[in-house]
Amino acid sequence: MVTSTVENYLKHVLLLSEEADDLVSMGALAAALAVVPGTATTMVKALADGGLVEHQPRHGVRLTDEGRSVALNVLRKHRLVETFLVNVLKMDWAKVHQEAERLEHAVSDEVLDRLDALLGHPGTDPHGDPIPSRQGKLRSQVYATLATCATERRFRIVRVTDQSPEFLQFAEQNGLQPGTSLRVTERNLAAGLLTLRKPAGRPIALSLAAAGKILVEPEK
Amino acid sequence: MVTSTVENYLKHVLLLSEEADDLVSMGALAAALAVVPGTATTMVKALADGGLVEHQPRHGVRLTDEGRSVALNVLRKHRLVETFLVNVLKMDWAKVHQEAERLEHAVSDEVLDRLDALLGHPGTDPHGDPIPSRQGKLRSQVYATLATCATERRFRIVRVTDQSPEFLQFAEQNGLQPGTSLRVTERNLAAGLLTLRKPAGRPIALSLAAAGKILVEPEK
DNA sequence: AAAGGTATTTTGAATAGTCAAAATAAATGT
DNA sequence: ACATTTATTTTGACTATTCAAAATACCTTT
Repeated sequence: MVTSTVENYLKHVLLLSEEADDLVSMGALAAALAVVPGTATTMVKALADGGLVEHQPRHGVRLTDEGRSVALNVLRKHRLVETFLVNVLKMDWAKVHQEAERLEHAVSDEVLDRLDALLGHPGTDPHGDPIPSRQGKLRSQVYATLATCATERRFRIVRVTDQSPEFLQFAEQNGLQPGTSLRVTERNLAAGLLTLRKPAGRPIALSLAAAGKILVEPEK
Repeated sequence: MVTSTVENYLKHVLLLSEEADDLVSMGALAAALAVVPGTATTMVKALADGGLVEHQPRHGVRLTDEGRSVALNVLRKHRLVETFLVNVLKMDWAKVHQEAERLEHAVSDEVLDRLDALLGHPGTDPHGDPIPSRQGKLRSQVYATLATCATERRFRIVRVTDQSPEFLQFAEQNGLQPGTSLRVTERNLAAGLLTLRKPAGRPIALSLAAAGKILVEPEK
């Protein structure tokens, strides 16, 4: 049976496999799910029995087609719910992630479709993360980050990849959300620091680490 | 810890204690939760340990103040979610109950408050069931049913107490929802049958059993 | 008051998910 | 190549929730 625990495992395998391509390590998976490694091993073996993942002992996990389809559906629920919470209920950008963590397992496909329609079939959630389509297509595109983009050129933020409330709070306070346009005025690799400017407003200082979590695309 | 299982037990104790006043029997509770009686006993003892209910062995259960407050909160979530599903997402009246069964455990208090505001602080859900206030007040009022009300007088439906999809489907098809006005034209106790008329429209025949599930109040 | 019948509780066992800690395998440094 | 570190798996145990079936208590009814 696909319990919400199973959904969580699959979702995290999907998310982690976007970075560490191909196999996801047990360690990474266990960390993402906040369980001890042994638990992840046990669970992954059960999932493999159920045909949802492929487990290569001592190497890692990969989703099967079936597992991938379940994971994409959960991710779609998560991101549509987040969009609903922000756009309709006007909730704080930083809080919606945890809310959606619970709701993603309780929303039926029918409710989801209606939510999707209500929101006008959005392509991304408020963080700029792409929302998988009902058919399970996930648009994925490689973006520059504030840490790597050209200086003195105008960019627009398309996505904020850190979901922690602290980071989102910081981003919100400085108006760094998808849609914001800005340019990097200075980048100091030695100090690990950069400065950026929005069209109107004072300069904002940012660590390189933080900058790497903000994806941008050239404007116009 | 208050798991969703615990929430369900408490909610059903609350619901059942409205009818069978004072103590709720194990049998009734077990039936409502679709578990065998032994399971209910075990669980109730655990709840009693946690101070959420008072268990009088061989006689029944009653909510403590703490348990009651948890139960009312769950009920509030259930009914506000139902209202949202019908009023905003335009879902089928008959389906929302099962949806809400899952969502009631996943919605946070904050989301609930925003939902409540979005819906304009409704006093009842689409079935006419009263929605507990945030403070845990539950307006309860004794209504006549179609099985007991006067004939040839105009009444308005205030509540439909059977939540099964079959019954709700039937009610919907015949336009028997909270707000509908009608009068009972004939009641045949022997045949267990009654006939009613809406202001415009043909007579509708109804079993006495079904009629007992539709609460009404005199109009004007 | 004995005999049944019904509701409730007990007991023993199962499942899902978890942790702690020991065992094992693989990777790395020197 | 050998010892050490690191990652993974195994093992044994625990919690929450459930069922099946046996035991017990409480009513009735005669």
